[in-house]
Amino acid sequence: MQLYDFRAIEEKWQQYWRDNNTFQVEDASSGKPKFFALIEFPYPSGAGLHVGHPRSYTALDVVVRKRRMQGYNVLYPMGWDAFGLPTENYAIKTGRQPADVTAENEANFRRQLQALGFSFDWSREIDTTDPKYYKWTQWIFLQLFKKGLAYKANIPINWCPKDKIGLANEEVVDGACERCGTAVEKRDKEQWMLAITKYADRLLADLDTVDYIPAARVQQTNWIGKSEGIIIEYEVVGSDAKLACFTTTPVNFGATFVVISPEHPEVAMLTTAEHREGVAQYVDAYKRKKSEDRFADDKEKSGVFTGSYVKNHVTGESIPVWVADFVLMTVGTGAVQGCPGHDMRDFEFAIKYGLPIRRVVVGEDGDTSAIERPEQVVEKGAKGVMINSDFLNGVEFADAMDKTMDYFEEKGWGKRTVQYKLRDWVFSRQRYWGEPIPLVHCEPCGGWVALPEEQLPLTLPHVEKYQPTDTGESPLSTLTDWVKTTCPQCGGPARRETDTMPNWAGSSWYFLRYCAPEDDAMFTRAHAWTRPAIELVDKDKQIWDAYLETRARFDAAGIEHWVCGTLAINGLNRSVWMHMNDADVVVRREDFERARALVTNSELVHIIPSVGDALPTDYEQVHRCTLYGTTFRMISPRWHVGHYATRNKNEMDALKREFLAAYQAEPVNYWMGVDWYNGGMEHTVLHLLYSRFWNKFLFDIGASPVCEPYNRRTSHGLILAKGGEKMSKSKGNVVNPDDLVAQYGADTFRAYEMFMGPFDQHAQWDTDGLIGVHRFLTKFTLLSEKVSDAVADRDLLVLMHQTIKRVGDAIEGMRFNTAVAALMEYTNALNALSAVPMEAYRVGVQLLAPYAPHLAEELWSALGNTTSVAYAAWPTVDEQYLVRDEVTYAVQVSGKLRASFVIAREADEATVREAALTQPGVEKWLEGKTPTKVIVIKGKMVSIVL
RNA sequence: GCCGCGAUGGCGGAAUUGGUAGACGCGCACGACUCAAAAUCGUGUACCUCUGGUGUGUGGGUUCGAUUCCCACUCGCGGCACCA
Repeated sequence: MQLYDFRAIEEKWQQYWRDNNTFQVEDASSGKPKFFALIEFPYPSGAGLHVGHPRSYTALDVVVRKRRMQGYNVLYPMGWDAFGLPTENYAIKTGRQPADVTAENEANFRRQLQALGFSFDWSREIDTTDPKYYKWTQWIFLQLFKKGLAYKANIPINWCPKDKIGLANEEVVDGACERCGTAVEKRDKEQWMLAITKYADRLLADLDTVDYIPAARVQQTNWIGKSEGIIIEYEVVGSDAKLACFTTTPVNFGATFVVISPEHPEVAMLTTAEHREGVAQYVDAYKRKKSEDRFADDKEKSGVFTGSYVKNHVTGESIPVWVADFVLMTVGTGAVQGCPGHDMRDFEFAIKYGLPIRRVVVGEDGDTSAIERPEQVVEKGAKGVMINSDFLNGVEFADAMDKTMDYFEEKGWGKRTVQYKLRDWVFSRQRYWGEPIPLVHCEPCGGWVALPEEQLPLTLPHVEKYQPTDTGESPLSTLTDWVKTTCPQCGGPARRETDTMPNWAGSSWYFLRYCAPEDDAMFTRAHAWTRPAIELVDKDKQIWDAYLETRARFDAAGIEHWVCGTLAINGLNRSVWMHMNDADVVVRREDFERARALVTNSELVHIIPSVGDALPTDYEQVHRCTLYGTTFRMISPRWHVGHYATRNKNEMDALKREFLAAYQAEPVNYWMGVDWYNGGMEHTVLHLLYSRFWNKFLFDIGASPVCEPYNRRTSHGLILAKGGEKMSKSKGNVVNPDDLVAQYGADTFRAYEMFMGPFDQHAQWDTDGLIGVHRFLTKFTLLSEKVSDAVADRDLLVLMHQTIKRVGDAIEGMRFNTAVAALMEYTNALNALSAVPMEAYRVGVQLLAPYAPHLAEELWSALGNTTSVAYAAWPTVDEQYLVRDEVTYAVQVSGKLRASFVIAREADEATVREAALTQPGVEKWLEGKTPTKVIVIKGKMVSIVL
């Protein structure tokens, strides 16, 4: 007989949860606070789940199970990101339909996930390949198209000759395809592009409003790559032509040459007859080089003189224009001013070709001597002062840059500008297994025409043979019947777009779909409050101007007034009150942009006025607006102005409730944003950026209620195979959870995944470690035999409450491993008792429930409970039991531990000090000397200084 | 090169604001049960030249006291990279 019969227990409770819809979410009318936890939905590969997947799922399952016990209405959904190459490739190889393969894989994943006892609400399962789902993916694309944010461009794309697919820049790693490692070729192809760069500034600035782990924030910031500088127009000597150079550090008194990229469109124009041959040779050689050779680390600088000169505005000198491959056409203007005194690359170039080096910045030590020494080059952001720079001499470096930009703008020689590294998103793929792009091409109508929205979804046609073509066309292009269609605009003959969307599309908005998975009018139903009749940009300005006017009026009248906004700061919605009479308070326009997202669960309500609504002219005025067919009194057009001391609180509360009910009746309004999103580091750049972009766009057109989708983003470490290598099919080191669940049970597996190490760090899989956790659960099970009606003494209550605190804090802080350790310690302590008081045992079962839910349910019901432990109240910490009556003091003599003693917690300092000095063993170390100092740290230690 | 993260027993790892380093678990040793083994349970387990001393990657510093704070390094992991 088995002491801990996990097989029977787990089967029984999984059945129970299914039969009772235990984890089905409620709607806003539940009155509970909401909690939306999200994990990255998996790609259902043929290999099935491996031990890495459940790490993230278990962690948030632990969190949401605790939240449910704390009274939250929890949304913890699961679905399938099922479009993608592996399925298509597998289908090609086996001659099967991708849809069939996908359905099989999903069934396998679902079985595996359910065997692990995750508390997903399976009634909300979504699938990106389901036409009911991708109808909305297509709808979003159409909106982007209609707003001019989707456009076709003939640009050289990265072509993977093996996968026969165009890759986005971000899918190319070291010049090779990210998936298969094949060297990438450049090919010209008309591609659909999404103008994510239009959102670059907001994607960057709004990172301040969310709580992302530092690595995610840094990677997003770097990828967007904002740099502020100036574009300087150089006059070409002896010609009317101009040459633009971008720089962030205009040390122009030190500019002694200009370098342009071999790909620069003006290369030919700038090359004089006598240099034509040399330049042509250089450019040809460059074009023949593979991209990885162009970017080799240790490559020596090379270049060639064009024969042309441009005029340095500030020195009046004519400086030569060179062509060199270290200048990239994709950065800035593709032309740089060479300032060898301050830039390492320019310095190397100048040394090689004997160009003049003029130092214009000196370090704080004032050293001007060693121009030849590379280590003396002043890098960007350096501290130092200007020299050899006429009117800038003696000016601090950073100030000098500002002054130079001012000066150049004043003279009309240049214009300040902001550059981003971020490029637009190459959005089309020449593959079958993706969302069809819902556009047709019609010559008479002048090009691309959107399908009417009521014709969505445009479903993938059935294809017998869907191999990718060598021509770069999608397999869909071979279906002449499908391609030939009529133009929805003019009714004439037209051609369908045959490219499909990339893998990233479906996952860029799935969090919204989880809020309303069956809603067939998802984004098209009237969302009165978020649908501005005019463009947001104009409206923002209008409101901002009106705000300034209002403020001026209040200031003039000497009335104290406030602005309230609920800003998402560090993942929390906080009321921010800004006292507007205080001249020091600066409210940035961006804050108000964010404030649009602030309609909230718990804080003051903000109603966005429809156009034409007047702004309040004084604090008594109450406005009205219409929402969902009901007229509400409007207490705020995005901010509150007024004397809060004199406002009737009850009236305001009633208004708030009234508004909230109407607002939250829309599920997306109720559930968004995601309160906690956990996923892999491999998705912290692209998926996160793309989904933030789509959500922002949806926010702007009124389809998402929040301008940032994820309030909190965390990441788990990878689970590696035993040697520290990544698990992969090819290495044959993949561990499948099925075997482990069969041998030890899902609860053991879950608890071990949490116990094996810090959640955010990589961990090496070690099946031996499972045994320890299994023993712990067995030991816990056996406690039930010792439960009695004995009363817990104070020491036990202290331990119990400390454990409640430790487990709770650890879960919130993602230190899941220490929570398990605390439970183990608690179990060991209870096990050491001859009789276990019921209270202490019951708390143990409750604390265990998030980690080992099946076992906890079993033990909970054995205690006579008839409802699920999933909704049992989470134990609360009673502060009075966090300290013991007696405390142990350590005694240090000259910094070394020499003794310890137990004394009443209340003992005063003098008593503790006396006790310490008279401890046996302490005296010996005092060597008869009188201590110069005795430091008593209350409740902890006594430090004796000789 | 730049940015971020990290380094603690044989192993995975603990340690609120500086306050008894090594919790918890694995492994190992010994013991109980067993004809025996597995499983299970119990005890012990940082190191050393052991009345004491040394120990949290290295070298300094601040402090009565440093894994924790400061300075300078070394190594490892991740990201970006001729970004002007």
